[in-house]
Amino acid sequence: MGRILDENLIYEVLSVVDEIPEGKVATYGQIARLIGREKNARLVGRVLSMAEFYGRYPCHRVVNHAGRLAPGWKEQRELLEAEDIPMKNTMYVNLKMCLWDE
DNA sequence: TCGGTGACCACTG
DNA sequence: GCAGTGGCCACCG
Repeated sequence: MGRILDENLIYEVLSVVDEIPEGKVATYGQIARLIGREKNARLVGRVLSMAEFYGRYPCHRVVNHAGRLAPGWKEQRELLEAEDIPMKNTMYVNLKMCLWDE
């Protein structure tokens, strides 16, 4: 069958993203670890890029390991600021202040 | 079948 | 902090 991505992977990633509390952010690697695919953070990003097709999830609360926002997604910064997430500048969040500890 | 690319990360120096 | 290297998986030409 025309498998675009592993359905199970999509489900696991999105259910973890759904657990990120408001005012916190998570990293791709962190999510990868939580679903048992520690070395596969890249696929997490891939899933999130298509997350809108699978429902409404707070994928704006996911940034890379340096705190940088997703390239080519303008909306993300405004969504984060709406939750009072501290920013270092327009492209980076302050991970020290708002990293989801789990 | 291969090489390049990508919302990435860990390790080493 | 930065640069280099290697690893992972899916997609495209």
